[in-house]
Amino acid sequence: MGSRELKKAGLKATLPRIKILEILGSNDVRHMSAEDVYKALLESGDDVGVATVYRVLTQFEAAGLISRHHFEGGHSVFEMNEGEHHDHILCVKCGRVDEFLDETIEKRQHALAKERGYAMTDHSLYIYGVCAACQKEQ
Amino acid sequence: MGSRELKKAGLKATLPRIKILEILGSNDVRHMSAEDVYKALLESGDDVGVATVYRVLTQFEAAGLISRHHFEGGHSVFEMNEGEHHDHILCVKCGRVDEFLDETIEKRQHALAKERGYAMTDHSLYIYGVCAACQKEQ
DNA sequence: AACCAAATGCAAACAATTCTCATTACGATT
DNA sequence: AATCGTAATGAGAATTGTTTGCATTTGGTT
Ligand SMILES: [Mn+2]
Ligand SMILES: [Mn+2]
Ligand SMILES: [Zn+2]
Ligand SMILES: [Zn+2]
Repeated sequence: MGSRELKKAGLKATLPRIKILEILGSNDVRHMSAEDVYKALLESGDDVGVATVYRVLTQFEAAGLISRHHFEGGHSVFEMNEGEHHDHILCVKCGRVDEFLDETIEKRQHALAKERGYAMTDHSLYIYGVCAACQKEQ
Repeated sequence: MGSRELKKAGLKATLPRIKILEILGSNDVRHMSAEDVYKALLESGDDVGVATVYRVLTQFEAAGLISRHHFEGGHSVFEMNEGEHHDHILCVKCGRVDEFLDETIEKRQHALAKERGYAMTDHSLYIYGVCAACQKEQ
């Protein structure tokens, strides 16, 4: 279980934290909202409060265990940090999410920031469109 | 005044709509939240309800008069549609906003979407960093 | 001037997230 | 293994940003 990771991240290994780490780790669904995580906890019979879910997700993010995205529609979406940084392409019809990493774009971003005198710290890029499957159906 | 633009957009030229168009048009601040617009209205002595501000902004967006962005922090930010499409670079210290348009990135986005079978409809790209001025101080 | 659908203002309703605070559970220490 | 202090939790109230319902105006057309 995730007690190891938690301690390594300087976090007490509590039941809610272990469970949430498990849920995000099960590569069942990679991108989950706080609500999704909360529901998954309830379904697996674990009684964790919403407040705790939000607190833990924020802590995990601060600890670098997960990252937070802002997909169109407002609320935050989280995913386990494993593998490289990447950006997202989303289907506006069915909500499907694909990931990609493009060196050309990554480099251009840094160059653009530099040109304008900024010390770049981060970026977020989302491409929206209609996925192959959704294009077919009518 | 903006009666012309409003009618051309198929919208009744009402007082609230004219005022809001004026506020967004005065290139005083280019990027404003609904709250910003609401406050600007109050300050200029115009009594418009928040609900109307939100409704009008949504209508303006649908009519293509303005566009909506989601800067980090969640809530929507609007800006008048004039000139080309562009993306944004934001200072995480002072909130400064700069604009840019990079053909290389624009093209790569289309290519990436295509590669993955998506019919791209839109995209959003934000670069975050510390602006020149904020780097200097301390 | 009269009329009507469309637009407005107000307040209540919402959704996502955060805060408050009394209670509980890690995990370090006897 | 029992004890203890602190950090973490759960329940619910509170916030924030935004939307909705509805009675009342208003713009534009006759
Ligand atoms: Mn991802
Ligand atoms: Mn802009
Ligand atoms: Zn799809
Ligand atoms: Zn700055």
